[in-house]
Amino acid sequence: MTNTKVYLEIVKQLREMISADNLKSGDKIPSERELSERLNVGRSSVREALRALELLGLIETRRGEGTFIRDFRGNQLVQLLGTFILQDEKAKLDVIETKNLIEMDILWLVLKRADAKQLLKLKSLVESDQLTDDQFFYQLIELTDNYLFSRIWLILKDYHHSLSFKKVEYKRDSYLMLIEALVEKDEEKTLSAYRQLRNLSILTDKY
Amino acid sequence: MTNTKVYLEIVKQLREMISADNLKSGDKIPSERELSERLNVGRSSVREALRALELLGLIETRRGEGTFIRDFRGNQLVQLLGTFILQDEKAKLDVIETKNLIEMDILWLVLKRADAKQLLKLKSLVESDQLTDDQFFYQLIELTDNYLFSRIWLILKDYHHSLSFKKVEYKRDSYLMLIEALVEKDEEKTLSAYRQLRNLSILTDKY
DNA sequence: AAGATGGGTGTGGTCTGACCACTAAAAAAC
DNA sequence: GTTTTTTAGTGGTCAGACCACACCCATCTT
Repeated sequence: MTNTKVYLEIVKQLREMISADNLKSGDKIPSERELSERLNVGRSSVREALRALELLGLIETRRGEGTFIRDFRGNQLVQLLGTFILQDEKAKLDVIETKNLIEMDILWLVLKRADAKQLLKLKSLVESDQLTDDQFFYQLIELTDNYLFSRIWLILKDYHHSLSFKKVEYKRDSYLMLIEALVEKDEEKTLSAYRQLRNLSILTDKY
Repeated sequence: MTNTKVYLEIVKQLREMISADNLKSGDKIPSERELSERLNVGRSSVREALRALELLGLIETRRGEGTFIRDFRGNQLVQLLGTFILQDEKAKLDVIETKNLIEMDILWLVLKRADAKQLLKLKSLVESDQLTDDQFFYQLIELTDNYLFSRIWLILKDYHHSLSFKKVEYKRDSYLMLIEALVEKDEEKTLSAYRQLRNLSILTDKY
């Protein structure tokens, strides 16, 4: 009869419930026992649905308190997919290529949007040698004001890490030049600085 | 004591098991009851882990047969995240912006890699009016030879769809011009054609 | 009155045992 | 040898039982 598994049905119900009640991040959803009663299903089935959503990073669960909608930052998801996915060499190259292009997109957005004040603040951080390469770029992404890009980049970053490449060194001068170019809103110079940072020849045929 | 939830521990164990035994798509993993015994946990906990992985699309389950590793193409994942995620208006704008930039990256890659023959084949498809906008771009992405980009774009496409925008019309002439520019490997012309296709003013300050 | 204490209650976390529905392979019947 | 029946194994689901923890509130102490 019931072709669809119960837990999937519950996931669906939850989605509808959330959208119907217009629940947002941080809001609490009914308890497992209540859901079990309301939907006429066993508590274990409810739990299967909730655990799945939890692993996806969509909800958060606190013992003794309840289950809450989460401010999803595709975290766990990445770890998981990451180790499951990158198997062949081709995939690794794709990761690098994709990450580089996305980073250039990000630079473009920053160039168009960020004001000098923000960039100079970042500059001072770089000068005090307080940032890793990842942190440097994350700072830039935040200037982008595009959450989706930030998510994508975070995923790529983790992918990249899991490749266990030679550790990215901290090229202070390159960062500073990059910032300078961004402040000047000079597209050519920005790209050039980025290429140098990433050791990309001309970034044409190589990619 | 056990700070980490059991089901997460099981997920971890499964990953190690898979990588240790070098299991691939289609391979079978131990039954729920066997896992329960081997790991000294309750079957319900095993199920919570498996259901979560199933929702992620990493495994597949067939009643009466067993549980199998899956050829994951982030499917369900997208649907889920999609409806859960895009709540505010800002997110919608991010989707559009991100999709556009990614598409430009793709065009860049195609321009660098694809040969005329492939592009002309696509051209004939366009001329016979057999493609939707999505299909057109997917064809382009395939010329990119970057699976990761294809995954990202597919997700963005689904996000974009779930925004229920005015349907993207089929602009035959724009597609043809785009292809022409790609064949000529003319970056400026390509970008220009894309802007026209997407109705982007200058694609500078607007973003 | 103000603070500290300690149950009560509700919540998630986990385990166990019991069925059911289904599949595939082994055994039995032909 | 072929067909049918049985059987063992698997996922699907439920119900009930504890446990650990968080929070609230009446109670006790000061």
